[in-house]
Amino acid sequence: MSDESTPAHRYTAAVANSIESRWQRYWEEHGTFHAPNPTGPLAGDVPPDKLFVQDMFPYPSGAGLHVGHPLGFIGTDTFARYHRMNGRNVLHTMGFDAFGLPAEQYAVQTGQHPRITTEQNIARYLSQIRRLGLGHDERRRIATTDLSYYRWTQWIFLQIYNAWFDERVSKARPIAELEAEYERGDRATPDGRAWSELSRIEQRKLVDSHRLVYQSEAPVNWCPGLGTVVANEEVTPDGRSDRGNFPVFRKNLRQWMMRITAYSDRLIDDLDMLDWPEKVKTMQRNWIGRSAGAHIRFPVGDAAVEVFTTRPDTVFGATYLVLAPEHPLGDALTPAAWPAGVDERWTGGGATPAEAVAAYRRAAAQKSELDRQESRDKTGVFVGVHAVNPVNGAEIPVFVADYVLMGYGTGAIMAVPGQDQRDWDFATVFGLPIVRTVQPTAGFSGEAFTGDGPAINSAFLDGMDVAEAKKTIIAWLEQNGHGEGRLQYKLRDWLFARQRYWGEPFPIVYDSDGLPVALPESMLPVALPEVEDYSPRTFDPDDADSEPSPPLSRAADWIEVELDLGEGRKTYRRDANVMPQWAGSSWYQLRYVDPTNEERFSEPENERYWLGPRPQEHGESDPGGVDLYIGGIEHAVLHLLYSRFWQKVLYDLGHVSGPEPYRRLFNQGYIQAYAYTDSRGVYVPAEEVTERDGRFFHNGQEVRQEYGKMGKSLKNVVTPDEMCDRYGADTFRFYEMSMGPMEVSRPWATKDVIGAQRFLQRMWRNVVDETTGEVRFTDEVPDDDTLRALHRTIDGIHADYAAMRFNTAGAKLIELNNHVTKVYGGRPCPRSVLEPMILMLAPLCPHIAEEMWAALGHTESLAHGPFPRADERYLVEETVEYPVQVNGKVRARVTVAADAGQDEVRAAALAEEKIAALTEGMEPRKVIVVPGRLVNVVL
RNA sequence: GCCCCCGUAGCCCAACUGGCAGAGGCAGCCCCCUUAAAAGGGGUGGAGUGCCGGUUCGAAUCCGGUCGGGGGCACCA
Repeated sequence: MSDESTPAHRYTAAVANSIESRWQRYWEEHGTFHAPNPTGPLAGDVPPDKLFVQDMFPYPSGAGLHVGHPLGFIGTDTFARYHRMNGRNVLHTMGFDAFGLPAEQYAVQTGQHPRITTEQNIARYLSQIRRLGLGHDERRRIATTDLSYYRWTQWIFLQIYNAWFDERVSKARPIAELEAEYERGDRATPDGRAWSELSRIEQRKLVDSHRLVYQSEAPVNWCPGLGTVVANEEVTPDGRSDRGNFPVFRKNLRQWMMRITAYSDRLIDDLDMLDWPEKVKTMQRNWIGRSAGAHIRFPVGDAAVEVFTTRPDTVFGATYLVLAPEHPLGDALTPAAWPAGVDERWTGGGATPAEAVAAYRRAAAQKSELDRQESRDKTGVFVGVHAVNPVNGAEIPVFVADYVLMGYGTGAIMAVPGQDQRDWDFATVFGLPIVRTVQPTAGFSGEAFTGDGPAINSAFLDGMDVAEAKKTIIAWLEQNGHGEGRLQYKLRDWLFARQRYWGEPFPIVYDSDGLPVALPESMLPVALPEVEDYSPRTFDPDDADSEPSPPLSRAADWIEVELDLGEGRKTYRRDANVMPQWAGSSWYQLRYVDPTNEERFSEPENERYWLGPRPQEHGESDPGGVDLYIGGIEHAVLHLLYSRFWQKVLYDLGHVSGPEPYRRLFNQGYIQAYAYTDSRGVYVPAEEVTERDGRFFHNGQEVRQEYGKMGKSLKNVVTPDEMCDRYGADTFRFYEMSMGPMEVSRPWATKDVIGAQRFLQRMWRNVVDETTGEVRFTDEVPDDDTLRALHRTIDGIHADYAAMRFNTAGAKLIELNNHVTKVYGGRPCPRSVLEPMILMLAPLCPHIAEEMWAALGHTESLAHGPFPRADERYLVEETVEYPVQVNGKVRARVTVAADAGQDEVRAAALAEEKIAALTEGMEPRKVIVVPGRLVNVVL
């Protein structure tokens, strides 16, 4: 790297690397980043001013990191270091979300236990991030796969399991309180019998049906290719699995669910209290999908079809009803034969309604989600009966059609073709009548009219606008017993079980009646057993009829267990499911706070200190939570919704002090990269490509440029290790932070990194003689100009660091260093300038800053400050130069005393030669003086 | 199809609540150091803010339209 002619003490990569490993060792040995807790094993002196900064839980992938991964980590570290230097108690660490498919799939292929793979990957990951000099409290590292961690994941599961949601107070309560209500008779059983008349099994089933974790035989997303079921959130819009991209089928299976829907309103409403990007809030609102409308019952003989609609005001225009294919009434309502004169288009070729419905339903079930969405042509069959529209007594036909989804609303709709395009399309295909109930705006040329306007053809609603008509009809429906106003949500309950190996086992066993029994806390943890074969049975990815067969069910010694659960020793069967990967990441901030606590998941005093609401600082509605949470936008719905849900349950049950886990969320951008393909479309190594006149060449052949992700298969990966080797970690850190604002995605450009290194070399040279290695500085007083530059920088950099504008903070440092270099050019610089400059550099480039700080004679690390304060005296200028505009164009400049009044500035501007010439002695129409800014003369 | 974000020098990016378009870096050009070289030093030119229109004394910034790029949702009644 350094040949003879490079000065021995120049800040080269080799010098940087030796400085870096030395300081990393120092920090570790001195516990520099240990953040004290108020109580417990990590207790120490705690200042009241604290800051909890958290990166999104990384998965320790075997592929290692590329330069995009640490962007957020360096950002949080810089932010954390800045605040630590300003005296705050800063908690910053990093653990691993280590359960999951890749390690398991590797185990399936090689037979190596996923724990070994996981541990190796974690070690590799740590070695990569340690080189970056991140100021983590190493005592707080955790992995979700640690038994000491997942016992608490299981404990939290039990809290949720042993709770129910009391609608009357909109919060979770212990299940024992529900049982007590039944026992006392305060709450009626479904069939009205007294609690004591129910059998023990009936009692248990009744209570179980209220739990926040429950089993249901419901349509779930079965993915034969993965051999497991997956959550709605893990299914892509085209009906495939998020991981692996296999087809997903809706299938009725008995599965564990978490009642997240009980929290729909609070999950939406509490978003208002959070300092989060609007984009993420909007995504969560859309996902929960609250819409206001009404349930309306349409009588069919003795039965009734209940529909959900957001447009009850259009009920007079309902000309038919539609049931989802899976709707139970599809069978129940069918008469023995078609009514006379039935429209041929309506029968689907079936000889009887029952046959037609059955055939249609079979066809619908075979369609994957993808098929269903690919073709938007409306299909359906007539059920053979008519329902009565309760508002006008009209007889309207009932259909089954797959454009109505069973999982939303009641699984049935009233179709109003006049105001809904989907209904219009269907009505057109089937020759059904169309009645407009809202007067379209003049000139409207479309089909269904969905806008606002006066009601028509709607009896007592006529003339009302949509909002008023809705209110009026809902009141009428409620009065007459035909329906009621209702809120509806898209959010569905969280499918919580996976038929996999590498996850947290459920702390649940089944008794001889086949009913689930929660294990008591004292029997935690339930450790994962050793198994012969880590794979679930997987199937042909397209085999919708296959059934899950989890690996744990084959661990015979483990699955059968003899326990005393209060009724003497009995044999039980363990639950063979494991929790989804989202379980461990739904509460890890609570464990960072108190990672070694063996008595509790987190000591309340520690939890309150680090995560509790602080209304004095953050306003009255402060929900508490991590002070700054940085990660990618990809977790906007899944992780962040689950985490908020668990926090709320724990909050309701009194285990945590605030209702939200993450007070402030920040999404960092991505580092992207160019990739190049040759004429065959094969990727060529990006670093070997050269550019000429806007065209790109590899070995003389022209190649095509693409822009996107960094990845092995694209041959464009650049790793942090490589950057550390070539430039040093500080240079790499500085470059990443100076590429642009944290939230913006940008392309990686290795050739630009040199700029960051040159800056650090120049700054180093201002402290250390490159040839002799001697430290150089003086105690002389800097000139006024330099002092002003210094204090302006200090003033600006505080604001930049606090607002995470690390790119402009870096630019200010370069600017100041350039100034100092110019003024002192080779002579020793005043210590009083060097020291604050070094301190200001420290959050971005901690190693070189420590080294220079020590070189200037300091024996203590600068990690805890001091951080320089700007002296007001040097921030005020004595004179101000005002640009003088005439009609908005700059024509001249005048310099006046900084404390000059507006009149003085105005007089000076008008007196200026060029301005006077332009005004020719005439009085201008207007003169605008913006104090400290400019003067604009309007002629 | 609906909704959101972003377009400033060859490239990455600055510009506080509307107020002199440039802080910083890369590349370019010039000079210096060097036997030579550069991942050394010093200096320097370069855009009127995608496009059209509006509001304003004044617009990169606000408003409307349009083009380009990125993202989210998508038979949710």
